[in-house]
Amino acid sequence: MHTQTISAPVPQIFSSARAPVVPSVDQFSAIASCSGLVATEFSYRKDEEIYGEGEPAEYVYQVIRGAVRTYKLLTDGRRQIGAFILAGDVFGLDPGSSHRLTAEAIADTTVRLVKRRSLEVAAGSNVKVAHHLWTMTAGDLRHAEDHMLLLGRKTAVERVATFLLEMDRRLAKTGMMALPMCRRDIGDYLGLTLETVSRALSQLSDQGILVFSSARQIVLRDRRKLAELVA
Amino acid sequence: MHTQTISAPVPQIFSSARAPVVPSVDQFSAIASCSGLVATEFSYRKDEEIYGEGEPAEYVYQVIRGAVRTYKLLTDGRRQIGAFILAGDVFGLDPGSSHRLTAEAIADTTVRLVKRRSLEVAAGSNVKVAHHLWTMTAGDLRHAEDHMLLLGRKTAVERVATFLLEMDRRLAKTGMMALPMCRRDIGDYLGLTLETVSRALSQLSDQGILVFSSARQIVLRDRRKLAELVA
DNA sequence: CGCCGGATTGATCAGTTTCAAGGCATGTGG
DNA sequence: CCACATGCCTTGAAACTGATCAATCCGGCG
Repeated sequence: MHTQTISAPVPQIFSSARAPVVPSVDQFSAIASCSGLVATEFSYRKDEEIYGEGEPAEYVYQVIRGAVRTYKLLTDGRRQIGAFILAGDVFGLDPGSSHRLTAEAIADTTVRLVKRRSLEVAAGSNVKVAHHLWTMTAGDLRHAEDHMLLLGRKTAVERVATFLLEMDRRLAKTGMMALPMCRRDIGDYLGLTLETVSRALSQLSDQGILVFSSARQIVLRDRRKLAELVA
Repeated sequence: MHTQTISAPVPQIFSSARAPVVPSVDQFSAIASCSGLVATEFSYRKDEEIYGEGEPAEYVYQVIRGAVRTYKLLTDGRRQIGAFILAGDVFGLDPGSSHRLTAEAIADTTVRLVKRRSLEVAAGSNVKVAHHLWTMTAGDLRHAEDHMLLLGRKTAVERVATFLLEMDRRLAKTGMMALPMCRRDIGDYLGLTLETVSRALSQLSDQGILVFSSARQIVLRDRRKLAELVA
């Protein structure tokens, strides 16, 4: 039962020379193998919707390459991005019958997916799978709790500094960060406008805390100072 | 936290005879009975800390009477309240070994508690318990996702309107809402100052959308208009 | 080369915070 | 029973942060 070497190390996403980003313990593979499910692949083009808020939650996904944003909208179009999902990350695991956020590909993206219902059935008989599901949801909750603090109480520069450290931790294996998302996405994640994000980045650049190779290629020069800025 | 109602087929064995405020479906009792645990009681005075952020998560709690706030602090004291926990709600279920937010009694409060470790052991052998734990964490996640949208993208009046509808749903059994928390707590929940909360409430009062019996006793006069305001 | 989308930068605007004063209810002691 | 202190809330005015409006600018690409 199981095997399948799912996940050869996931190839780099954004054309920069980087090491694979998949965590050493791959929960998705672990779950899939526990439950005897075979994961299939699917690809989405940049800005393509993967699922919409309120739609039945049929599948659980793992990003193989590319990146995904999940978000909620207000009636007049104001958008709050809840999370950026990078290579190796799992998403779409909304316990309950429907998705509570919309998911869209930020860049051309390939995912693996399994039927959510199968996972739940597996969880019903396999405690290990059930524990994995709980742990993953708990991880999302932890992120959301941290992000509420950011959105409710941090200043613009503190938000951007926090964002940079998060992205640095998650995708900068070589000291170089290749951001897959545009300034508007960053703003909608941080509860700011794209202009304010741009100004904060310029300010950090002026202070020598970071260096731009290009607008989305950033090298952090002083993580210590950045860490002090996040409050 | 844990304000959603799910249908649990499990009979209540340990539900408290002196807690008529508990919702008809009591997840906490359901879990306790599944796992064969006996819940003990404990009381806290107004503003007393129940557990601190970072402390080992020893117990899981249910409010019998009173109310609790959970929050995170920045280094300079700025506070973000993550949730208000009311009678019947469960809190302290942080998967992982330590609490990620501080919990404090808003008013004199009585709780039931069980050892978290016991719950996890129970979940390891009883899939029904495991599913309950997952469902409760998922409920917290849902709340956090909605709250991120509020904190990141709603205006002051929209936040207060959203807050009023949430509290109305959760504690107004008679059309009258008796808020247990002060304006500062509301502000720290909504990412606003207490003055801005006060001004928004006055504005809604001026518009006839609500009526004050006293500062914390509020009657909603026009839920429809309020619902339009939440955006 | 010139276009185009994304990013930066500048100037002004607006909403919320901050600072400050006063009101109102509750409780306490004379 | 009243005077006064206290905590919480409301309201006003000024200050400030981030938003909005408006030009460029820059890099990639047809």
